[in-house]
Amino acid sequence: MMHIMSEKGAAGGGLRERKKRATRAALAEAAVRLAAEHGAEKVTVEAISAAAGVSVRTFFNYFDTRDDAFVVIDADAGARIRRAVLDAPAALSPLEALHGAMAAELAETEQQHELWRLHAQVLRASPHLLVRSLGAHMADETALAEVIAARIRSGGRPVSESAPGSESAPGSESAPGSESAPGSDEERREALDLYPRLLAAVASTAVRTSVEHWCARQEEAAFLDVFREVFALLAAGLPAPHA
Amino acid sequence: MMHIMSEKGAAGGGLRERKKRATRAALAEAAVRLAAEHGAEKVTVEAISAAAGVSVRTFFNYFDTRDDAFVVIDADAGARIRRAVLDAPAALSPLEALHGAMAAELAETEQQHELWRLHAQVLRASPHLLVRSLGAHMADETALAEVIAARIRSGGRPVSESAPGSESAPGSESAPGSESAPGSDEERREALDLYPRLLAAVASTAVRTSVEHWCARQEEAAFLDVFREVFALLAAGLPAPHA
DNA sequence: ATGAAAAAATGCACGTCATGCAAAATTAGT
DNA sequence: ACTAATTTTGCATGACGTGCATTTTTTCAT
Repeated sequence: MMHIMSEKGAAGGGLRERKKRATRAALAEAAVRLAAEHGAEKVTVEAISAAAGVSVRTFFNYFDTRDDAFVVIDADAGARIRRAVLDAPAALSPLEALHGAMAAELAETEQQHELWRLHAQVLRASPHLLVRSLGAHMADETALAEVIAARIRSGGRPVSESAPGSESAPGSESAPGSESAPGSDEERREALDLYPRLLAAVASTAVRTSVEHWCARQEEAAFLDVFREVFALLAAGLPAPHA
Repeated sequence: MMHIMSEKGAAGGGLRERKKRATRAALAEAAVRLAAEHGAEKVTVEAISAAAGVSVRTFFNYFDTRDDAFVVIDADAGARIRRAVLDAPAALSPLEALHGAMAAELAETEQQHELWRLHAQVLRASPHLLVRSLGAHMADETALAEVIAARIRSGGRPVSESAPGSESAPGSESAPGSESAPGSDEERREALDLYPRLLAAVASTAVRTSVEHWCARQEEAAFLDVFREVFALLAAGLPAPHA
């Protein structure tokens, strides 16, 4: 049971942490594989737990809901994207920086054909799970918005940012100066609060739409090309195409 | 029980249809009111059913999931928006047409302060439901995308529209031998398929972001102004604001 | 108006999901 | 090796969600 693990992400120090990550990954992988074979709705928590070599109760110790096991495949992808946004060249606009960061992440994810493929297949088979997947992305959205806000405030200069991906102390995300910056102009402050939110949300939507479009016309075009096209449309202000 | 109903939307002819809508609305309203009072997680299906004056089994006859009762407050808002998009003046760009249609719908919704307020409060209290709400919007998204595509094809002229929500399924129009032919024609067809999808998805996102921002800085600005600002940013291509 | 057909509401049984609690097993630190 | 902290596990319990047969309500034709 759960011998070989990807050892992905930060190879944690403690043995305890490693085991926790291992069981979590084992559960998620078992869930996806079983769902790909028998259909997501026919896979019980008992089956997943058995395949991962743990008890049913332990499953619910790691996931709040049965569906979460199918959805949360890479827990710290969001952290990598945030780091990439902060490290992006100052010359890039926020939209371009986001595009680059997400494209890089998606390119990496695409390389692990096997599981990613199965995962997409499972989500496609039951739209119910696609929604939850989107919800998982939404959780990262506010954190991403704060990073975007920080980048804008700093004028694009690389932000040192204290411990970007560390989940060691959950609870208070301690974003850099989230409530200071009393703008002189009321409208500007309003915009500065609204813009990062909107940008983060739209970027998530861009990912989802690209995936959907790519799934519909599969193999007809490279995924990253679709993704690029989407960001081009966004940057152009979504102009009306001529029929 | 369930005496007075809003009689909103298409006042259906048959008595049967009316009663169905009535019980559905009664269940949704009961769910929201109870959730607003006791918290969504503490409200059982039994309580909702009792408050609406129907059996538990009937509840599941109307909603697939308990959470759906909190989320789906107006079932045919999507249909009204689609109709409005089709009826919009030809001079408007797709983005503007969507903005207008959604703004009109939201303005109407906002007038029923009471329930809308409670609904927002419930969703805010448990982000779990916010996700499902977003999912409900997603269901309408493809239908909306098809309407947008129709509007673009027709060049903006009023489309007589044969039941936008119906399943016409024009999917298999792809000509055989589409392998080669890498002309600009191909790219244009690709774009025409991608654009409506993206526009529908972004519009949904705009609604969500506006609501979130408006909830955060409540009463500080009118909701429709926030909504207008969001569409202005989108139309401008999400340019970087100057810090 | 009356009876038959169609649609909806209901009751019941059953399996799965999800949580709380306390005991057993595993790991960390000394 | 011993103790404390953390994790895993089993058991009990309540709620969710579905299938099926039955009863009630609505529609329609006569």
